[in-house]
Amino acid sequence: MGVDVDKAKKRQPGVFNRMGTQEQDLKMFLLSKGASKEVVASIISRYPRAITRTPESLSERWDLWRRIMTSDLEIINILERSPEGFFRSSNNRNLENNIKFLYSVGLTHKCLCRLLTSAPRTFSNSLDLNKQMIKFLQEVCLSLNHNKPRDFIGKIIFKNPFILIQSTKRVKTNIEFLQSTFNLNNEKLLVLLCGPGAKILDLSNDYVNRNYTNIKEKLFSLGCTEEEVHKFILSYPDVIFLGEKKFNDKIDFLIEEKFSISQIIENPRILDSSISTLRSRIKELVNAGYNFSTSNIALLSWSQKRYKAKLKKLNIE
DNA sequence: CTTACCGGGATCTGCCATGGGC
DNA sequence: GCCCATGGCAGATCCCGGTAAG
Repeated sequence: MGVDVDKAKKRQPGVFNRMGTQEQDLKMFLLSKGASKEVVASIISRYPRAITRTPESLSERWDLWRRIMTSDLEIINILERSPEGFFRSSNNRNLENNIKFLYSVGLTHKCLCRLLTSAPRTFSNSLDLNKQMIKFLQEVCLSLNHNKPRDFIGKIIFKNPFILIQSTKRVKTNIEFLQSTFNLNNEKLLVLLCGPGAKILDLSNDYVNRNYTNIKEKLFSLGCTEEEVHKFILSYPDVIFLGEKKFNDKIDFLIEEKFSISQIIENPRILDSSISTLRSRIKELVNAGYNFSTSNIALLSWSQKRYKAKLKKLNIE
């Protein structure tokens, strides 16, 4: 069947010691849903336990997923990416209960669709685990004096569909990090959590700390105050995503190119751009006679289309 | 018309640990 | 002692464009 047996055995040896497995059934099932042979092989190689599921159980599970997704093809695409999310559990009642539960706390169909696409594991979590996370988020919301937890939860989960596959410990620690680091009042913290800050809630706590410490030290070394650092991060929470090396490299590169640190932190979005984009744009702009010390640097992170139009204009002038 | 402000899109799996059932 | 189900972890950005503002 084209399965990488060595890899599969290493992954889940128990599956290969069982008396009966149903790889042919699984294959027929997936082919009938529109998967290619290669996809079937890849799924079994990466998640061998899939071959222990019965056709009835698979079919029922598929139909439950189809309550959320509108086509088989969408599901195949998810399985190809992440077979584990579908096959790790055969508890279809639990799946059904999760779907009901997630609707019952106010999530929209669109949101469930997003969850299933982005974080299919959510639906294989035990109902209890999902309940714990939702309860935790409700408590956070209420503790911040916001009396519409359904809205809060809908927003935060839509912004970050990975939250439900994180441990509450991880999400809690990250929320506490934001709270204690930036001294925000309830309202500001709420806006941050269900807005630009939602994205960083699923980052590993260690990673958040390391990156934050690195950003702080790097900016201190360039003469920034703590206040400036905080303002910078709050205006651009995505910066926490940047690993130490990448952040430092970008800053070093910009400093070498004679940008001032205040210029950089006042235009944080230029850090959105990759170093290679920054490099090529700076070169092109300098060639076109653009003076960064007197002109705005925001165009370094404009979309390609807008940037090109601007460059063309500069070259004509 | 150009630029500022801001949010969205793609994406996030694959492995290990643990405790229960047999 | 085996397998299973499930919890939890580490990992590590860049780009696009709608709409408001000027």
